Amino acid sequence: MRRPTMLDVAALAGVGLKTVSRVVNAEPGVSPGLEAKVKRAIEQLNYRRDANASMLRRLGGRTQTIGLVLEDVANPFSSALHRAIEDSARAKNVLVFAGSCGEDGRRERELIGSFRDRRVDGIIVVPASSDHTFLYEEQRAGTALVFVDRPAAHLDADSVASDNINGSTAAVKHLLARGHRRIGFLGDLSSIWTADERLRGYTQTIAQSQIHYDESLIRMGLRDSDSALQAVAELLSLPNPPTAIFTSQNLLTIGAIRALKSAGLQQRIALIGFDDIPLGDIVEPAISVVAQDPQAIGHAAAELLFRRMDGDASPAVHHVVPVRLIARGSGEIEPTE
Amino acid sequence: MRRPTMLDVAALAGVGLKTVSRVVNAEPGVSPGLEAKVKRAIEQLNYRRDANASMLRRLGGRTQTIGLVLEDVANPFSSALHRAIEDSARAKNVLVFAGSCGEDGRRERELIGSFRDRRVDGIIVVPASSDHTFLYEEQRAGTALVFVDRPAAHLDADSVASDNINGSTAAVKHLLARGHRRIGFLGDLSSIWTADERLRGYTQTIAQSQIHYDESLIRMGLRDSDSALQAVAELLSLPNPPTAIFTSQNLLTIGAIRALKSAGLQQRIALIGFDDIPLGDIVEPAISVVAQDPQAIGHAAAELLFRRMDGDASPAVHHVVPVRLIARGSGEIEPTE
DNA sequence: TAGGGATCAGACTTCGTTGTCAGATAAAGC
DNA sequence: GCTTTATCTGACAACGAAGTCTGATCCCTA
Repeated sequence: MRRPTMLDVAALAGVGLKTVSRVVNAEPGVSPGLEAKVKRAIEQLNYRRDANASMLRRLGGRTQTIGLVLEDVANPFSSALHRAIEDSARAKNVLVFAGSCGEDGRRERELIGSFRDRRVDGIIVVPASSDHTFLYEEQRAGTALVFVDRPAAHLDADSVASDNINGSTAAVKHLLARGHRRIGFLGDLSSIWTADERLRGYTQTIAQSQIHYDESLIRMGLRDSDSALQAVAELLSLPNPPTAIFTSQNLLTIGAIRALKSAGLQQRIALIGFDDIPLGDIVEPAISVVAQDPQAIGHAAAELLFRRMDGDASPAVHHVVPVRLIARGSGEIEPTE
Repeated sequence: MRRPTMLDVAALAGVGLKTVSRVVNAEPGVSPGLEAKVKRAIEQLNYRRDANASMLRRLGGRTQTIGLVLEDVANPFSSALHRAIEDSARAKNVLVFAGSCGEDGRRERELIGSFRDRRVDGIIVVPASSDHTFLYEEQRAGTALVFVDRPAAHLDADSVASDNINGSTAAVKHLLARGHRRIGFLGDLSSIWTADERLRGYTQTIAQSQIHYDESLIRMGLRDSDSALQAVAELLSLPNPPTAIFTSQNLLTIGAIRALKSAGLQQRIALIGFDDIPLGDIVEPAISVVAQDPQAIGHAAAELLFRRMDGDASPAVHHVVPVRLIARGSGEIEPTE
């Protein structure tokens, strides 16, 4: 069964091809009588215009699609972003290609390449690679580009990110204010910009507070919840263990919760996580977090993207979205000694 | 900055248009010398073939894209499905359009319409509407179609779904075996197929077990965690309250956890949820669930879809994916009276 | 009634690419 | 040397739809 084309519609309605085109595009200059005939034929054939062919001919045609490169469509932060962007896109009648690339820069390039092939009008990237110069020509060709969660590397493009440093600082100050002097820090690969920023917030705040800076309390390079569990177990068995822990990423927070629980210390050692976790409020104790706002981030990214797509050529903007410390219990535990 | 076309490449390489096309498509019949020249020109211009134009001319051309209609890209079940499908698609070099439609049948049609316009090769739908006859022509036009989580309504198409009845039955039997005789049931809108199936599993099992069937223990039409919280509160204040609760959807499970916790009864009243919840193992008590396997469902759906896309025209298949009862604690609480 | 403007309709070209096919070139056979 | 054959190569049309433009009507006015 071949799909009907405008020519089929024209033949059935007994009019010229261009008249059908005019009706489909609601262009003026078609008499009511013909318009009705054409509409009837469209209905009868269940005709749908081929968007790809349409855009091919249109001058400066837009595909009405955007590409979205996420860390993993299934992770809560990414998918919340995705949803916010989808909602904005829907309002503009734009469809979203989504793809995951983990932290694999090669996969990121592949995905963006596929998006390019489909001539997406814009791309939103949670970047994995550390060099985005390959996007320069694409940008010049008119594709809108927005980086989320981390800025672009070596490319002048818009970005939207959480206020990592202030969030990290707030968490550490919160713990210091409750009397903690030995605060463990768990982080992802320091090659990841956000991980590094959050560590910087921690380090700066510790340095300003005149307390002893102990490098053995810092564990970086943790990629999943199991390695975080392991890291916390190690911290706890130090001769002088921390009385509080700051986990700078949600999977690490979950690992830390498990570790504290299995050591029976969840009510003794304070814990604050960066990025909220699902059900963080019904665990015992409820988990205090520095919550990001993925909806706001996604919304801001989409707005920026659409503005660029509409022709805004002003200098690149770096939007910082505030974070919010939510005290639920685990972060308010005081040191016991 | 105009995007380079094959003609630009041909001009730069000093060859004919068709020769470039041959090189790009790795067709035979190009001498090594010319091939090298063309490749150099492609590199130099950073040329990328327009996939849309390419597919337009190709006979029986495929767009190498599929559409995915989910309930909400941001919900854990949907996004796990999405990820599994993405992985399968990636292996076939196929890109995925994803969209959310809640339980809105109109939005479902809209989305599918947009997919049609882009000539996707296949569509995977978690259906919201109750009539899919509008897809009949699309199916005949050669678009592969797979329904997930619920079967298609009035359309002969493949489907993949969890074993809802057996899962529900297993949960109720698990509770009966521990001596429970009054088991509350929380469910979504009974117009939703899965909600209805799960209720059926409950009802059948209760009926077979010779215990009193009490309709006041059943609360349907619950759409979110707050209404579940409310419903549990109501059940608990009955003159003869349930000693166990079976929540047939993950948001409802979360609401029930909150309700039990705020009543201080989380260690007294048994709870089993359908569909796993994040961090279900670190709550106190850990939550027993009938876990679905979204990875397996997504994988099966994608495999079916790609088989159809490859021309398989055998009768529609209805794939049932087993579920698994995970006993973590909350479902093993025994009645106190 | 002829001329003029406004309105409609469709023929033809074009978008970037691939399918078709015929011409050109080179190697091989007598 | 001249055909035959195999190998390359590019001119041309076509995919489905929109831009351009010319011609055909119609109505109005002088």
